[in-house]
Order: sequence, then C-alpha cells, then structure tokens
Amino acid sequence: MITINDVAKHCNVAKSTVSNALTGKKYVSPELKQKIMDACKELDFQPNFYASSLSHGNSKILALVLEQDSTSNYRGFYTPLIVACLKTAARSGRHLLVYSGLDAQEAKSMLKRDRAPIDGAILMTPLVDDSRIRQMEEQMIPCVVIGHPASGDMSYVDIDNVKMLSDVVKRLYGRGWRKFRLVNSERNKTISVDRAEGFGRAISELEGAEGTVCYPDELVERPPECGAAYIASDGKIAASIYRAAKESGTEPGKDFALYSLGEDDENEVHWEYARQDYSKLGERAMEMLVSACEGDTEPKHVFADYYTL
Amino acid sequence: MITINDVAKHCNVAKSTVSNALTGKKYVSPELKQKIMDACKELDFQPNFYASSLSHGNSKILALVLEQDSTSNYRGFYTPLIVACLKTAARSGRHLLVYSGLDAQEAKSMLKRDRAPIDGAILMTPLVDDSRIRQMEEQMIPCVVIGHPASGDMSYVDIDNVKMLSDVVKRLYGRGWRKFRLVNSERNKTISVDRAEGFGRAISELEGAEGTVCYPDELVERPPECGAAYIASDGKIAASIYRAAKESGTEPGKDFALYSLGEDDENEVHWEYARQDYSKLGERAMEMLVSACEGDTEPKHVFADYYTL
DNA sequence: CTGTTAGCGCTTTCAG
DNA sequence: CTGAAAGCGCTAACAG
Repeated sequence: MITINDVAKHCNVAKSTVSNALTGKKYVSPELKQKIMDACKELDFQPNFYASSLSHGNSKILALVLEQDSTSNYRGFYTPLIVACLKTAARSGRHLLVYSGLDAQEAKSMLKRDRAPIDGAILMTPLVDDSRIRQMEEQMIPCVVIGHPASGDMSYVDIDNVKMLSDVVKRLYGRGWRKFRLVNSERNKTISVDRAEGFGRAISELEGAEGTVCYPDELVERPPECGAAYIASDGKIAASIYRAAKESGTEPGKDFALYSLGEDDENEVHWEYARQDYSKLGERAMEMLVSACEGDTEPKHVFADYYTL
Repeated sequence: MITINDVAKHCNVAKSTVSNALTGKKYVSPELKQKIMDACKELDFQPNFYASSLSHGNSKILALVLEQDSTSNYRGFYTPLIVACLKTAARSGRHLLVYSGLDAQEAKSMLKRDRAPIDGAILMTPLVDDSRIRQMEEQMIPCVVIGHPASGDMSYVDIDNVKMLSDVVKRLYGRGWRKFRLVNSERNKTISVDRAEGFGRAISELEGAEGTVCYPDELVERPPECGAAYIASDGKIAASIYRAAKESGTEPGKDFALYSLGEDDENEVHWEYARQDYSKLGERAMEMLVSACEGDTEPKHVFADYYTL
C-alpha cells in the first residue's frame, strides 16, 4: 500500500505538507502543491479510508433505511427511490448503505454510529412511535425523513397527504359519489394519520358526504358496497378490492368507484390512481441530507407536490 | 466517546486484555471476560469502527454493484434482488453499499479499496469486457458475479442461459413453430452471448427449424413476421413487440408466438415468460461472498436452476 | 494468561 | 509557509 509518507519522500517534504496540500485546509505554495499532486498521480496514491476517517471522523457514507420491520417485503417504488438516492449521493461523492426490514432491535445495533460508519441517514416511512428517529437524534446523526415524522423537529420531505386525500375525495365528490371508504395503511404509520385527517376534513366540508376509514387489519375480502367510492392506500389493497368485486359480479367504476393512492407498477391498472414521484422524493431528501452533513443544521420541512391525481 | 481504555481502567486491566476479551482471539479467563463484558454494557462502550478497521483492515461492509453504465434505469427485479442481498448480508452482520449505473470511470474511483471501505463485492450483469471485474481482481477484493463472466476464474452464480434458451426453443418447437426470432439483450453483455449460443444450438438440433438473432440496437417497431416465434430477452422488449403487433392487427399467440425471458412485473402479462428467481440469486451470491470474505478463496461456479418456464 | 509497547495512516497542533 | 511530533482507538507482537 502506498501511503502519504511515500508521497512525502518522493517530493522531499514532510507528510503534513502532503496532507495539507490534499485537504486544502492550510496554505501550500502552488508549485509545491502541483508537484505533490503529480506525485500522487504518478504513485497512484489513494488516501487510506480508515486512517483519514479515524482522524477527522467523517466517512462520506450515508445510509438509506427503507422501513422499520419487514412486514411488507416487496415495494415496487423502492427501485426508483433507491436509484435516485444513489445517483444524488454519488454526485456529491457519497457512498450509500441500504437497509431494509430491520426490526427495532437490529436497527438499534446496525445504526450505532460506531458500528456503521455513517455520516447521516435517510429514514423511510416513519412510524407514529419511531425508535430509529429517536436513535438518530440521540446520536446526533444528521437525518432526513421521507414522510411525516410524528414529532420532534427534524428535516423531512413528504407528499402532503392531508391535501392529497382531500383532493381525491373532492374529485370523486364532483363526479357524484357521496359515500366514501378509505382503506388506509397500517395504523402505526404516520402517513395513515395524515390521510385519515385529509379524508375526514374533506368529508366534513362536503354537503351530504359520508365516509368511514378502515385499516388493513380489519380488511376482509368481501364485495365492495354498492354506491361507495373506495380509496385504497396502495395498489395491493386496490387490487384486492378489485378482485373481490370481480368475483361477486360487482362492477368497478359503475357499482362502486375505486381509486388508489400510488401504484407500484403502472402497467395495466384497472382503476384510477395518484402518481407519486418517488425519484424526486429520493433526490430531494438526499440533497437535504448532504447539505445537513455539510453543516446546515437548520431543520427543513418540505411538503412537496410530487404527485398528480 | 467512551473507549477501550475507559473499560480497561474501569476493570483495572490492560486495554489489550479488553481487546482480547472482545475479539476472542486470545484466551481470557471466563471471570475476567464476564467482568469486562459487564463493564462494556455498563459504560455503553461501542468499539470505534475506524480504529478497529484501521488496525485489522476489514470493515464488514460489502458492495452490490448493480450494472455498469446507466443505460437501463429502471429494472423491476432490482428490488427483490437488493432486498435478498441485504437480508443475507445482515444475517452475517454485514453492511451493504449499493451502486447503480456507475460508468467505468466512476466505478474505478468509487470502488478503490481505499476510497470505499469494502471487504468484497457482488457484481451484476457482467459485460463481455468488464472493467469492474478486472479492477476487483487487481485489487484482490473478494468478488462474486451474478451472471456469467466472460473470462477469468472468479466465483459466479448464474442462471444457465444456454440451457434456458435451448429449453424455450424446444418447447415452442414442440408446439409446431419452426421459425424462431431471438431479440437478444445488448451485445456487450455476456448474457447475450450465452443466450445466442443456446438458441443457435437448439435450432441446429431441431429438424426443419430456422432462426435468427437480432439486438436491441437494430430493433425497429414493425409488425412481427407471421408464423414466427419471438423470444424476447426481457419484458420491455416483449412489450414493444406486442404493441407493434396490436397496432398492425397481427394476433399474438396465433399469427406469431411471443415468449419473454424474465419479466419485471408479473401482473397482467399478455405473453408467456420464464420466471427467474432474483431473490434466490441474490441470496446465493451473498452467501458465497461472505464465505469468500471469511477466507474461502476457492472460486465457485454455480449454474443454478432458478427459473421456471 | 496478562500487560507493555509499538504501530496502522492520517490530521493537526505547534514551534521554527 | 513548512516540518516535527503527538495523537485518533484499536490490534498484535512480545515479554513477563
């Protein structure tokens, strides 16, 4: 392995001078600097990752923590999200560790600052009571949440689910539907809280509208109620409603309405859905994280309009 | 930060004893060991990642390099593959860095051993001339390829594409088709070579069969030839053939046959396809990588049957 | 079996 | 503006 010492000898200078030339934290005369740079190239010197991190303590490694617990395994939108994070990270010279389906226990251990050498993290899908978030706060690791954290003052970027739900209900109302059914996400996710709120708000504002909310744990596959507009929190739920309808001979779009909030795979969907731009979400979150790692400690709260109905 | 020194003082022993107790590489009396462990817990000691890596030079971080260059952005099968790698890695206490769409230049820089602290890597989708593979060999970083490397003697796990193609052609032949068209993957991928070979082999073995191979760069959207059996190298290509057929009024399954080799999203596909188990592929590759990192340097070559026609 | 000591490669004071 | 020297926290020889 070729070290900073070899470069120093090669140039007849002290190794601290090489270090200074490389990090740019101290003035080094342009000629010397050039000479050093040339030597580095000639010798193919690569600074040792561990040594430099040990000294100044940052690794240029970030983490993307997909979801707490491994309830839902396959999420089609992960790919564009991961790729967007990856690319944005790479553009600023960062590496990205990805975690999926860690339980609270595992997360606690894998994300300890001294276990994983991370400078910062993006957390997906916050829970109402989210131990990962607390942990990042305690460890003072810069952190951006994708979604709406329940409490605390940390940076996040989220789609405005309150507004989105309200918009969806109004649109369906405009088409004549009066009876609404929100089949929400899991209760422990903050997204469900926001969606229920937007849903409820719209219902109460609209003359003659009536609505109820249910959760996946209550979902039985039974034919949808005739005359109701179903809003499914994701494509899988929409698919199960659609299937149940088909089997019972109830006609979607006619006997009842079906709308899904986000679709993992956009081919051949038999119902209306909101498009959400996961790439943008990832890109934006990563930009925020990088800037936080560079010292911008002010928490930023972004409700983005990365969706279209 | 609480260090090994604090623990040592707390227990009135030398720090090396603490280190030995923790790493288990030297004998330490059970009572002392217990005492030390207790102290670690009490003081909430976490070994410093950089320091220990600097000393013994392994980081428990692995890399998953998705594909060279960023030609194809969205690959639905990435999610199950990534998640499988992630889980398998986590089970053996490894972190996973993911890279996607690096060009040769970027790969060269990001995957330098001293830039990214990786103990080993999984490389997806090898090219006929693959600089990443050469780089890993040069740097002597343990490495497993998912796919069939063109040359060299490194570990890989792959679906036997020669056999798969041959099987597919024979199946279609058995149904009466005699004219075959393979629309292959990009020329620079080794998978294309194998597929063309299996295709050609089957054609030559089958009485009265005739076949040609073409590549994406030659693909124009024109109606498929009547009476031909098309084998598309992936779902996207199959979709474009299907679309062209629909537009020209040619009927799939009747005027021509359409078969695709692997499908990213399995809902509502209008043609036959081979199912490939990307989770298994990732899991197996990761197991091999971990064992390689643990000193098993013997290259393993696995042609798995992780597909069903 | 335990403790002392010398590094790992780099950054960072702190005198020249 | 440059260079010697002292760590960062840990591991691994090497004596006791």
